[in-house]
Amino acid sequence: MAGKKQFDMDTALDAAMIQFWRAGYADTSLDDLSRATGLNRSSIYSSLGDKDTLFLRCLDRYAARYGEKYDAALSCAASEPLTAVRAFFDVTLGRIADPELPDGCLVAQSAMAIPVLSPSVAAHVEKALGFQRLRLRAALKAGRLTDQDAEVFAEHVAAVNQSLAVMSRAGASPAQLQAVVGVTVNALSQALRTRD
Amino acid sequence: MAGKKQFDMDTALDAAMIQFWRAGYADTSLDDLSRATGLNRSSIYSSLGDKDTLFLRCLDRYAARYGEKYDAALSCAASEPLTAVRAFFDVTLGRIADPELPDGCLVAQSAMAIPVLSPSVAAHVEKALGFQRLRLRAALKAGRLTDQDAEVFAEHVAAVNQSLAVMSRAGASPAQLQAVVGVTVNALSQALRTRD
DNA sequence: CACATCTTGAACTGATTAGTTCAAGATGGG
DNA sequence: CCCATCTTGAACTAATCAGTTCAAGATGTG
Repeated sequence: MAGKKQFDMDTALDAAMIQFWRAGYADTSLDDLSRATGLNRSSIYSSLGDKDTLFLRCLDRYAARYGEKYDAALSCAASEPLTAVRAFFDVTLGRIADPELPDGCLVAQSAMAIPVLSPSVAAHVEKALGFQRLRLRAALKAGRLTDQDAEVFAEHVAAVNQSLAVMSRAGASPAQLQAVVGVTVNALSQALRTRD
Repeated sequence: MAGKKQFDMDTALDAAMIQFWRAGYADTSLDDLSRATGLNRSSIYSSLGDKDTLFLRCLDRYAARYGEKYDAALSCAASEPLTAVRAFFDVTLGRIADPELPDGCLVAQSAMAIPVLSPSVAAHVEKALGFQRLRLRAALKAGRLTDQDAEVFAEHVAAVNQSLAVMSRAGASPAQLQAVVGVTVNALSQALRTRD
């Protein structure tokens, strides 16, 4: 079996991403990646690069895929900021509820490992987190919040979103996660009401 | 140098705990532990047990030490629930601000790694998280919150507390962490006000 | 002083790690 | 039909991993 391509790059990258997502960088060996993708060690090396390079590609893939969804969720923020934030959390809650996908969040998990990651990977992770904050800040500013409230809530919502990753890894139920989110949504609702 | 004890067990356990805390279970080798504690490989093995056993001891040590502080912070919850929760968060924020200690939280970090931890360690981590929830629930119920509100806020506060661990690992500033906590404290304040 | 006790450093085992190389084979294009 | 292209499996290197063993040395006790 050779001549041309043979394997689907997107499928292979998805499999690698999910492996890193489930087990983390440190607990993923090249053998694990080989098993997950169905690709030979040498195929991974020649087609996807070494472990560090592949991890960066998976991180970018993850950030792009869910970044789009987060953006779409927040798109109605100018007219309906509360609905937008609810939709934002629903992206995460839906992902956690999907039995095909690991619990947690690849970015949050990588953030926890920053002290032991290579500088280039660590920088990528921090950039992804910064982008998430930026996304939220812009959406909330477009809503009816003051600039200061928008910044504070952007930090808070981003943090609570990451807390869902931790909780879900420890086996929290959908109801528990909903309780966590509910307080934040109510607080935002309150902040919006006092502005009227 | 022999005959009797030679090294201080508490100092050694603290050093091991901090090593696990900083680098995580997977990224901590016995050599790392040997370097951190100043103890020989064989001394670690004979005095502190194997890697799994030692990690469990460090986890318990961590849970006991900060569990006490969280309890003390929440002790005034019956009369001053808002002050209690503020003090609760201050335990975490103070720990993060301490330059002698790693960022993050050993429990939160271990929770993220649950899928790749041994069952006994994973059970320990989940027990620690459950205990934290229980602590908060009891404190808030003793305060002026309804049972339902107490449970919802207990979940939320526990989650936000863990989000501080993630954020601090990614280099969040004290001001950013304060913003995250502020929204939660305000929400609690609001819930208490509507009860009056 | 002498003996029992404990620590220590070093070495070793067997497994696993990431990374790399290469000959053999399968395939498609010309 | 044949050759260039690509994949594949296997093997190899050098490093690291956890775990274990043990002789040598230092110490406190009797």
